[in-house]
Amino acid sequence: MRASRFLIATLKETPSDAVAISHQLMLRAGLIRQLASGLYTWLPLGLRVLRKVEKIIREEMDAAGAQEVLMPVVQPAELWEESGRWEQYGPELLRVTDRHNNGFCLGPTHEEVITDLIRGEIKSYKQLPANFYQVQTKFRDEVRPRFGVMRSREFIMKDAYSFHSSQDSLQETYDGMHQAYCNIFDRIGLDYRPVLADTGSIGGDGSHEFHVLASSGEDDIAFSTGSDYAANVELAEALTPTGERPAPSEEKQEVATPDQHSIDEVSAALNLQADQVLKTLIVLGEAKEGETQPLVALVLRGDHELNDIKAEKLPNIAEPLTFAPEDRIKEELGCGIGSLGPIGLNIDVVIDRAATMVADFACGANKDGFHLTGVNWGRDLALSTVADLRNVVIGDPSPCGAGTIEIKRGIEVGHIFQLGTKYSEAMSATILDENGKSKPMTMGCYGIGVTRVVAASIEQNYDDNGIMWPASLAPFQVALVPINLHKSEAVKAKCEELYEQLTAAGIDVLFMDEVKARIGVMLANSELMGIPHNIIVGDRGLDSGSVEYKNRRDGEKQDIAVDGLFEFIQSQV
RNA sequence: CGGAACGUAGCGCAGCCUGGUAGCGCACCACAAUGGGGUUGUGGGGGUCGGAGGUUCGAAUCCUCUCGUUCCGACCA
Repeated sequence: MRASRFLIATLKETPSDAVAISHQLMLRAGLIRQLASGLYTWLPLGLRVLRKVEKIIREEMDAAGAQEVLMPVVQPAELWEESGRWEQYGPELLRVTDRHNNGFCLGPTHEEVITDLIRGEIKSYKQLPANFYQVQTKFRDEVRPRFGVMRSREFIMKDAYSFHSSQDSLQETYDGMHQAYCNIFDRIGLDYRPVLADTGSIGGDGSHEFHVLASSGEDDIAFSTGSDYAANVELAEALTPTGERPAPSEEKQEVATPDQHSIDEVSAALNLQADQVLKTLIVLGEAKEGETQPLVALVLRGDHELNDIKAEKLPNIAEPLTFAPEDRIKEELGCGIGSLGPIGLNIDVVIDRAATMVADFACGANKDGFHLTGVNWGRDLALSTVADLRNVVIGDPSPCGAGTIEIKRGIEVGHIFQLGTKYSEAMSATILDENGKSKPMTMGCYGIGVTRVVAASIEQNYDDNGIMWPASLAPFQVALVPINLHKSEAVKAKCEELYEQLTAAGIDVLFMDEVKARIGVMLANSELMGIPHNIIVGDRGLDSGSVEYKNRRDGEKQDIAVDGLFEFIQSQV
């Protein structure tokens, strides 16, 4: 590609509303431009990168036996009503109406459409297993789009859906997809980890997320120091602390704590560590027939954080997890939020495992302005329901049994689920089995955020001068930078020759052929755009039969003999 | 959805408090010089100051409403 005929839309200054490094660099290098909140245009340079990601994904999906299809972005409301998600999905689902007043949505995902397709096409267990994928635009009306294409409203996703006549068959394909994802992210050159994950609103059984490790990630990933266990913090189990609870050594006592509401304030006032104070959170429970939702108390150690997902999975707790309004708490429990405690509550109480191991603890007295100290389980109040309610923290024993927990930030770039029969049952996607009996197909689904992968790669590959693309994603492998192109016939001739030669060999070259361009500008642009290999051709070098080569990543320059240059570049890319 | 901030040329910003003919840097166009790492000079083009209403002789500036964008917290590839 000749720079004179290619939109190089680099910016010297960082647009002020970009915060994430990848967002800043994607704007500065001229990969994307924003149209509106969460909506981006991919410029020629960015699209080249995007296409490389897609190509790798297609190759690996094809190799894993999946078939490519392409489903519509606009989907009829009826299908979503059939699966029950028209109600469930919430405002993230952008709903539209056509001229005949029929309801549609912009697809945030395609389970409904693929299930509808396959129930019409596949009738026999003999046609299974089957796995279909697409690379398609999705739309999710995110509450808060941010970080450029990292969390945009419209984005490109590779989604795949597999169909099976048995769980074993699903497991086999699931494992195959797991491997295919590893192959994809390996080829893309990401530092990533597959981690155990929650299945979220899609539901089902097994699930892994693929996370790119980066400090800007939005998820916390728990790792074991003693094994390759890794799980999203929202899922990682917090084990019951080992050992015995110490025996009570203090008497229960009521102390005045005026104006002390938070754990920090209370522990400071009582001169206790936060782990000696228990906090009591009030959430809405599952309503019985015709009644309002009851209140449920959750008790955790003061230094621990409630895990919403674990909590809402409990049978007596409403999903989604909702904190009780303060006026209801005051009215029904008789005190404000800052003075709650588990003693004497006449509602369901669920105690976190770790909280059960604390002796002589402090907690709210259920009386405004008072706390209790020296409280002990068994002696002062009964241990009722115990559950895992909290997020694991650094240093916890790993649930795998070996080592302790370490936490890092991750960007979720892929997610694989075992869906089971959730959609096939709701939508009557059945097959006849070996015995001629009708049964719902077992399904899996597998997603990769294609546009997000581009941003994630930048988060792991940049320096002060710009992007440093891995070879697999670079929009161009080589920048051909002439010096005094307009003056030197020798430079011009050599550049044209090299350009032809490299291009003919299938190497993507950006020939900086603009007559007026200056060396500094060209190199700064090349570095910002992240082109891995730079060839600088000038008279001085040519006089001694060489050109300069500069590697983007290590910044090393070397003079290469013109004669051996083609072979040298071939060996580099 | 709750909290906060910001909308002035393609980008980055000043001007607003204290109302009086809209500015700077980068980018862009022309000419010239320069030419081995974002060069320099001269000259130019481009903005109904997000929008609507109000106050005023006069509004980018003050007031009201509205739209948009971003940031911080609960959801997801």
